[in-house]
Amino acid sequence: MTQKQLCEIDLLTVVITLGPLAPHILTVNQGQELPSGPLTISHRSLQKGLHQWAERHTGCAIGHMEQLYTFTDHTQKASQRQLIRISYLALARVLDPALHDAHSLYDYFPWEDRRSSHNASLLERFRHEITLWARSNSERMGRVASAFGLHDLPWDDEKVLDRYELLWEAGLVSRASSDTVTATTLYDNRRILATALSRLRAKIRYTPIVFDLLPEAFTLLQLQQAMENLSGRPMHKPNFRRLVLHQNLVEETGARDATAPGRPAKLYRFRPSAATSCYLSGAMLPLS
Amino acid sequence: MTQKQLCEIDLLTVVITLGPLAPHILTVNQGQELPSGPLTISHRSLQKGLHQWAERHTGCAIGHMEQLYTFTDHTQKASQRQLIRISYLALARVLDPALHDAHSLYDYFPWEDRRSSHNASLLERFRHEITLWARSNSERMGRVASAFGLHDLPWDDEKVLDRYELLWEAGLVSRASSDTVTATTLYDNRRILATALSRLRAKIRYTPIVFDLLPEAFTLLQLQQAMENLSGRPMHKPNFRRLVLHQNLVEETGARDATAPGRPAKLYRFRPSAATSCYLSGAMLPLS
DNA sequence: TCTTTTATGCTCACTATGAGTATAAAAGAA
DNA sequence: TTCTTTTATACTCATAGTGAGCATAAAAGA
Repeated sequence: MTQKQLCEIDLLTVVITLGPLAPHILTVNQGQELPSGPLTISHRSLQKGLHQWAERHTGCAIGHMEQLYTFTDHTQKASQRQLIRISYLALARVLDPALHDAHSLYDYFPWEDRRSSHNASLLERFRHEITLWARSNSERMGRVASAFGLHDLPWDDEKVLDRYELLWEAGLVSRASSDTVTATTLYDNRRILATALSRLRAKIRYTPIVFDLLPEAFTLLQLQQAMENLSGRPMHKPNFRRLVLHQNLVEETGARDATAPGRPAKLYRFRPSAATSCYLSGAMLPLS
Repeated sequence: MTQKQLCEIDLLTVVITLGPLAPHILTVNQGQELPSGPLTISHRSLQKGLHQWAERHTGCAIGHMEQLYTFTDHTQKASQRQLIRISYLALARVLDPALHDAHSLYDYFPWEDRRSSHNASLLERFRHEITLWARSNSERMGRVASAFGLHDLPWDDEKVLDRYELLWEAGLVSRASSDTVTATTLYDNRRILATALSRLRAKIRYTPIVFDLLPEAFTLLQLQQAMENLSGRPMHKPNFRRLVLHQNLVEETGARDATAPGRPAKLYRFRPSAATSCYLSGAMLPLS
């Protein structure tokens, strides 16, 4: 059609790994910055190139990887040359997040972890304040009700991005930085993180990617806690076991886990033959 | 990091609308070409700009729009300047596809329409031939079994892209063009179409976007046929009605549809108050 | 031996699903 | 008129999955 404008391309990836209590992201330069590189990592496929590049820069073996979202960075206004950022989601199996430059995702979005009562009260406050903010505007009120599960609507794990954007619009999360440019960058980065968490929560429901975050052999409790960490809510133990075992997703290794107190748990491994589809959803029950 | 390479950006959109028997895409230049424009449609947000642009160029009101995928076009090898294509999915409510430059999606992917016995036999042939092709390679065989629902695995509507890519790799869909460049472009375009159909089939399950394709008032049969056209499989009528009505997704308009033969059906309209989440899946039963 | 701690197994009510069948309301043909 | 065709709408029934609770088993340490 008309003449094409030239752009700069930035590839970046959210590398997620599993801590004991929460999913973590691997960052570079002591936090705040996501691993990102220029387009030149072209391996014919952008993704494969970025995959190798990210493994080298984080020092972790990266399993699953997928494209997240592409957006324009509207921080640099006057510049003629637009910046396009293509973001990816990557999963790494890591032994100890403390050894890496890793940060808990729930440090960025405490309200997304609905397991502690402390966060529950934080969320209650947000619910209250954002309702005040949206009160006069019915379109806003609809979005708020849907995102925060207000009236009799259910809470949807996956609406991480909607919630973050609403809280930002309402000024309830730190716009602290007086510098607009810095604030917008912060906003953009968290948007990516929110998108990543959203996508991850959606995907663990109907694909077996959780296993890319777990060690080879794991107990059913570890698997359950992985799901709880990712979804941010507690699950009903007996039902979770039933669900997993009923689907022939895993098989016993024969060994047991002797490290924990109490009766030692059987160790299981993922059965990739069943890899085609799984269904870890369902058993999402708040602890009574 | 290192110096950034400059790229050309192409924005393109798959505009989907509903024909009587199948979903259609709106094309420009008498088929084969998707509406696409240069990046300059920057409205601060890529999407909003493209939205308006697509409405002007197709002459249809576009409802829902979302980003699909970003990929590099590997047709132009020698060129230093890489081309990045950002694709979008758009839904248009159109009265008569015949009036527009529209093409049935199932012209491109006949095997995705599992309602006619003719296509069923085509699929059987493909199943046979692609099994021969994958026979010796266990990794291939796994992908094939999962994509085509081989042994006792279920057929998954949403694996449109996987199926297309496998058929292409196996040489079962037209690589006809002797010119490699043309063939690759064709391949890339169909890949986008497959991605679009994939995404659409996934989304109609848990969001109410079908209603963006239907007229204001519709009968339950029209709604069912819309779902059937999109998913490519027949549904059980009584169960479909039960599902829809049970969820309070729609409300009666009071009018009836007198145009069709037989007992006139009640007309319904979408209840956006229930817009937050729906659940049109489930009732996906092959006609016995 | 008793207590603590975790693993593992079982029950039960209820809802959603897959499938089939029956009745109701219109239009047109004999 | 009555009968047939066509579609809409309603109802039944068995079964599987879900949400929730309780009970037992196996280890370690007091």
